[in-house]
Amino acid sequence: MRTSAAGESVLSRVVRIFEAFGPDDRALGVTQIARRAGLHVATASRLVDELVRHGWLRRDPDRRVRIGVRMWELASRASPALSLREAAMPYMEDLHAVVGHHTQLGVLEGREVLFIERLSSPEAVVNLTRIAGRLPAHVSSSGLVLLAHAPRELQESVLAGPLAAYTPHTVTDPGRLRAVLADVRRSGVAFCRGYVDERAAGIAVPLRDADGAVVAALSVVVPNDDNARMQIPALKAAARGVSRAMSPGMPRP
Amino acid sequence: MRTSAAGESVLSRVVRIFEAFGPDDRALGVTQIARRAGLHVATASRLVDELVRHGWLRRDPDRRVRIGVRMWELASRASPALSLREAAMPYMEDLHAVVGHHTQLGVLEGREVLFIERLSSPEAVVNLTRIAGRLPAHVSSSGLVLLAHAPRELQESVLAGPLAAYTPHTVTDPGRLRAVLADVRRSGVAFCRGYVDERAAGIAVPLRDADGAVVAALSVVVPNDDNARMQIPALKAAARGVSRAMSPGMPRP
DNA sequence: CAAGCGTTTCCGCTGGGCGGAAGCCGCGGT
DNA sequence: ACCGCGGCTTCCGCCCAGCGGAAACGCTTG
Repeated sequence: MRTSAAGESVLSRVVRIFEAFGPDDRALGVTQIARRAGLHVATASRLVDELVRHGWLRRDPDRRVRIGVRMWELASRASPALSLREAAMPYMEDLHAVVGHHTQLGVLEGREVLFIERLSSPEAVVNLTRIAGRLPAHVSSSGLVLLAHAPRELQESVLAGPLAAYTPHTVTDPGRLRAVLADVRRSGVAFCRGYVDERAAGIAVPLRDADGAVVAALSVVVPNDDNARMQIPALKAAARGVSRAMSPGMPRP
Repeated sequence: MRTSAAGESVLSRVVRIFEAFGPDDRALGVTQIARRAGLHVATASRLVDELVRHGWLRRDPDRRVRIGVRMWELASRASPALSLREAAMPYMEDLHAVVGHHTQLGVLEGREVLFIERLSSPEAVVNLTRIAGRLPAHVSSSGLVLLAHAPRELQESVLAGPLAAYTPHTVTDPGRLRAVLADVRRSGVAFCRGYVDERAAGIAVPLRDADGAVVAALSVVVPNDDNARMQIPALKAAARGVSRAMSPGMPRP
């Protein structure tokens, strides 16, 4: 019996093996991987074995499988995200020191924000996001900033699609969302109280490259109280710094 | 004619495609990839195309190829390096603020140190390392710390192998290296003036998990002058903090 | 000690993938 | 404008890498 649809490339199977690892699965058994990826165990076993030989996966002493550092190493190398991170990091540190709460850097990936860096303190407010974690664009302040400056096509697609509510405060009405985006473009900042968690407020500003195009969002997550707005100037200042730092070092003219 | 050895798995070809990207190659053409990976252009074209469809590679407007964020995302997720980084980051930030120079976190990968995090200031000393960059274990302070606590087998293998000199000060004599390692174990710190670059001094201390095993090295790179030793206490203090932060949150008992 | 589960190994059949060649596009030279 | 060149993609027929059923292995549990 065929466990998976026939007529499929090896590569897609490999991709599915990696996608079997959810954000919370640090280690998986071969059978578990096979089940999630929809592969025959024998196939999974063979592929996992080869991936281990290449260092893309590694095995625990108990034979369980986890993602190997080699994979991370290759991915980190030429990733465009890295140079952005490199430029933003010093300013993020300063911002983090001043604000004292979660400070994060996100880019738009599809209709979601992908967070590529996060600085946090143990005693800071709750934060659902994590590094290499995602959040729908319309619920996070970073997402709203990125969406506000995204191609109109993508904006419409998000406005049309279902808008999940994380809390009662999440904007789920297309009309209101449209207004919010316009306001973000006008004011240059997204200020969201309790969109993703009642207790937190997210504030995000755009980061622009040399051409003025918005390439990322810089944000902080602070306690949801009336003082939250106070952080906006610091955030804007940091954003200016990052954008300036990115301008000279453009890879290609 | 066969450009590559026949009888080879698709996977190894894919791996070679990714390895075609050196640390400095942000974007490559298909032909370039094919040449470096030893593949037929047609093969490279087909595989690249499929990898792009899966988001592991992405194409510039000019059809050149770079590594996709999806790859980084998957790699970051379950990587054991991430939880280490998460625990170390707050302390690294403090250390960085106090020392004011490059602060880095490295793990042992084979006979080399792989740097998984680095904080730096633009005005700091030269630093050859980079995030996701490697350095032979015997030339960097981090490497010496990690090597000093590595399995004897690995130590002997490094001591036996060729020991490249980066500067005249790099330790390349097996006997002296053996003594250095013993000293690192005794004093709990590796102090290296001008091993990798004449102008810089590296200082590294071990990070231990709950079982007391050395899992990483925390290091700073400062100007190579007589004040360098002054940083040691701050470094040791930070290391204690990180080790403590790692102990409670052990994934599996 | 058997039953159950997870994992690896074996092997014969087959379709995914290889690579030669042709075709397409954009560039620079005459 | 024409041609040649280099990079890239597409096509297609042959063939071996890889699939998956099955069996064997090893560990835990009742």
